[in-house]
Parts: sequence; structure tokens; C-alpha cells
Amino acid sequence: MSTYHHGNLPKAILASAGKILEKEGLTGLSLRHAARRAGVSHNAPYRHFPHRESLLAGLAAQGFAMLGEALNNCSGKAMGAAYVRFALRYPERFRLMFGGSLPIEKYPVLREAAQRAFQPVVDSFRPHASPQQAQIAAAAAWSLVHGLSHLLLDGHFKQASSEAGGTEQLVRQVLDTVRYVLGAQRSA
Amino acid sequence: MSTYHHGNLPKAILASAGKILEKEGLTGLSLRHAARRAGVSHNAPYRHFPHRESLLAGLAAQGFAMLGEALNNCSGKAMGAAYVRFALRYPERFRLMFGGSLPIEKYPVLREAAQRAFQPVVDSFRPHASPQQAQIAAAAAWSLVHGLSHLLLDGHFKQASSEAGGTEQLVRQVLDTVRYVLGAQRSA
DNA sequence: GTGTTATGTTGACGATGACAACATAACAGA
DNA sequence: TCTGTTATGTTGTCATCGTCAACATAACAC
Repeated sequence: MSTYHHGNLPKAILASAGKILEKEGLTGLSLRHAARRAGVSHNAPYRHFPHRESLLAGLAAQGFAMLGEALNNCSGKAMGAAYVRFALRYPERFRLMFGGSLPIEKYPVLREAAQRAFQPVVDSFRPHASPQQAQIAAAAAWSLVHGLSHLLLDGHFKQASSEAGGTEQLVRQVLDTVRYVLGAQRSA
Repeated sequence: MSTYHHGNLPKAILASAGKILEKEGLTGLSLRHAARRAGVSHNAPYRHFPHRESLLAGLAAQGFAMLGEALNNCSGKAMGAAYVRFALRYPERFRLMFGGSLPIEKYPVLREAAQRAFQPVVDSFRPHASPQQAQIAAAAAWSLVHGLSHLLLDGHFKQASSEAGGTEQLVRQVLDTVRYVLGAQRSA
């Protein structure tokens, strides 16, 4: 048997990189490290990922797919909770996807993946409002759960969390506190 | 004249690092680069910052002070807009402060600075609700503007922005769309 | 004035991202 | 089946970076 050719190196690299990402964070994730973990030479990944950034882009794309799947399995307010749960379950992945570490402008695929993952949120508002209003409300909802995820990950809600009786309770209370104005009201 | 001792190297390093941060982003910010820009040898910063991370922490601390100042100059809904404006004006600084690049747990000063910057938000809800409810509502408000900032920076609201007639309009509309339930209502 | 301490410099090491040159396997056409 | 082309993996190399150690110089206390 020849071990010279690996068979499916891109997938193997992505897998090893994913494990490193979750275990050691983005800082500890190097191309060479991923290559080592996959059992190939330090330059093998370059045949499939032209630079480190493109490997990160691959990991992020996986992440958006995972997130989209998680959101498609529920609806309404449960989607918000699912969003936060995803962020807390895969913190480094989430930060890679949204932390600005990689320039999303350069990877249109990523923006599209994000839009796809986000689509269910927009749809959930569509029945109750005009398209324009639905979009605004959806943006607000996304912003809320997105910011909540980030701030929880950063530990800024440690105290609020314990006072609310746990993170899950806090998330529920926060989501319950917010209402979206879908009519034509105008705030003072 | 002796150029051997600099006079106020910590400040100079922070300044040069800040400029590099804004111009080239976090990735392009290295200790050696900052040292070069400050006109000192590659190891001079180590007398004042034990490692790169501590330099980043210093920059983040500055950022929290700036943010706190920006928030203290306004009240109510204008604070939300000011928060987003800060993020858009200093994107890399904002991402450094909240992007998970540096482990905030290790720098209690940073968390306290964040709490201080956040305090006005809590206070603005205090008159209208119980302490517990004020905290939840404040957490929601912070989450909303925080997530909105991140998603705007990531470019995920490009389309929504242009449809709303500009980023500022979008921000205003999003903030106007959200209501915080301060009573004892229970959502379905 | 001298010794101690704070501050800046020079030199080194291992790790990393990236490039170039090379080696090996897969595969297509004769 | 043989051969040439291409895809894939390896070895070697370089500049840069973070960090440590050894050294140099200035500031300051007695």
C-alpha cells in the first residue's frame, strides 16, 4: 500500500483543523499543526488550501452549514435559543465565523452561507408584517441573539446569568423581554 | 542628548500599536512592528508588556475607556446609536475588545472596564422597572446593539442597509422596532 | 561619587506562513 | 501495456514573529 497519496486530504485537514480549533482555539491553529495531526508533511495542505485564511474559510463554511441545520430544526422563539446554544456549544467556531478574523468580503460563499442560515429568521416574521418590516424585525432579532451570544461567550453576563438562575434562564428571560413592533407605530 | 532612554515608552508603544491596529488590523499588529514604528529595538516593549497579549489588553482597556466616554455623553435610545457608531468608527478596536482574541477572564481590569461602560445602560432602565427586570432589559438592549454592531461590521446587513436608505437609517429603524417589556407579563 | 535599579539593545532559538524544487502516484492515450 | 502528463505529497529554504538570555546604558539613592 502506498501512503504517499492520502485519499481525501482536504477533508482530513478540515477535520484535524476543526479539532484543533475546538481544543486550542484559533490562535493555536496553524497549517503545520493541522498537517501534523493529519499525518502529512507541513506543506501538504497547500495543495488544497492556498493559504491559512482559506483553511479558516473552509472551517467557517462548515460552521455556517451546522448553524443553518440547527436553526432549521425549530421555529419562532426557539430559533433564538438554538442560535445561542450553537454559539455556546462551538465557541471557537462561532468566533471564527463572526469574529472578524477572516475578511468575509473576500469569500462571497461565506456571506451567502450566512444569509442562508439567516433566512429562516426572516421567514418567521414574514406572515406578520410587510416585507420591509419583516426584514427590519428579522435584523433586530438576529442582532439580539447574536449580541447575546457574543457577550455570553466573553463572560460579560456572568453575574446576570447567576442571578437569573443559569445561562438558559437568562437567555429565555432576555428573549421574553423583547417585543418587535411590526405595525406602523412610530416611537417617540 | 541621550536617545537611549525614551521617556515614555509605554505610551509611545500603545500609540504606535493603536495606529497599526486601525490601519492594518489585528493580524498585522506585531510587537516588533509596534517597536519599529516607535523607533526602538524589537525587544524594548518587553520591559513594559510581558507579552503580546498584554499589549492587546492595554489597547482594549483604552477602547473601553473611549466607549464609556462616548456612552456617557448621551442617554436613552441615543446611547444605542452611539454604541453602534463607536463600533463602526473603530472597527478593529471594537473587535479586539469583543472578538475573543484575548481571554478577558485573564484580565479582570477589562471586565470591570466593560461593566463600567455598560453601567449607563442599566441605569437608564432603572427608573422604569425592578432591579431584576432592569438588568434583564439592559442585557437585552446591550445584546441588541452589540449584535447589530458585529453584523454590520461583518457586512451581513449590506443589503438591508441600502434598502433602508443607509446604515444610520437601518440602525434607527432596528432600534425603533424593539420594545422592552418591563412589566410582569409572561410571553406565550 | 558609587552602587543599585530601571530601561533599552543585541543576539539567539523554535515555530510559523509561504515559496521553490523535487518525488511519486494516478491516469489518459497510443 | 507502455509512456507522458498531471495531480498530489515531500524536502529544503527564507523572512517574520514571540520570547528568552546576556549585555549596555542611563537614572537615582546613599
